[in-house]
Amino acid sequence: MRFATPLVPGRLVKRYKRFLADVVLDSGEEVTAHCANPGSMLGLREPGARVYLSVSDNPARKLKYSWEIVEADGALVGINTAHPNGLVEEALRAGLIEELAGFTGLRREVKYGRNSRIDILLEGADGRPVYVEVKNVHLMRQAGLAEFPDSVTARGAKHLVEMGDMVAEGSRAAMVYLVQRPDCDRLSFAGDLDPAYAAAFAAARERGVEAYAIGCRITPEEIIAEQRVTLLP
DNA sequence: AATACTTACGCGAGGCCGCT
DNA sequence: AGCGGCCTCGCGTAAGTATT
Repeated sequence: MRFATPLVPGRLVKRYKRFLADVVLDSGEEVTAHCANPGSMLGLREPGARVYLSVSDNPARKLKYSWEIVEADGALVGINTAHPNGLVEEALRAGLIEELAGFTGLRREVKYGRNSRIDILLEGADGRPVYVEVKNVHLMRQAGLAEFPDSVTARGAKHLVEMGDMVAEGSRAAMVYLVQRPDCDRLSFAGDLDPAYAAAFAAARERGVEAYAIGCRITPEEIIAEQRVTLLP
């Protein structure tokens, strides 16, 4: 995914009210940017951190800038939670996840179950539907190890149950954890931050839910999911 | 019984996207 | 063009527990 226009560099002043972040641009101008990530962003909101903002010319927007990337632990980390679905779609079409390759159709945001939506629905090579749920990951507390989630997520646990239900109905279901940073080659679950999620994941695996993790190459010009990340047991 | 404290819930925040 | 879901936490309120 290429950014439509070059990103604007600056330094984070503070992130507040979950959707807002004040940033001092390198030009010296201080602006309020939209933070498209309502999560806790543990370790990614240090004041003074190098950040990159995209610029929108959409007149309907209240905030012209969107926070896209932050530098942490010497790496560029993508924080915009609007991107993961598209990045995973690109990766699937590129065949990065061999286990899901060969599909004959791909649709986004398809309704299923009761009032739920699946991020991506594939029409598998064998004709079976494949429900793909995308999760954004950006927490790293020790070098090379990505962790999910970065806070308690009851909704995430619910998704795992629903994915298990789809397997029970005869479909395939796959969690795809998109690590929006280049410096992790392993992913595990942060049992200390959300023990319930780790347990729900184990239960879903028992029911036949598949799980894959991929990492990204990130520059101020583009973000591309291009490497597999090992999912630790 | 009245107050203090803790936990549990629902809602709302800005913007995007898909659907009608 | 407009709506509704989604991203997920923090706030306020409500309910629950504990202390006086």
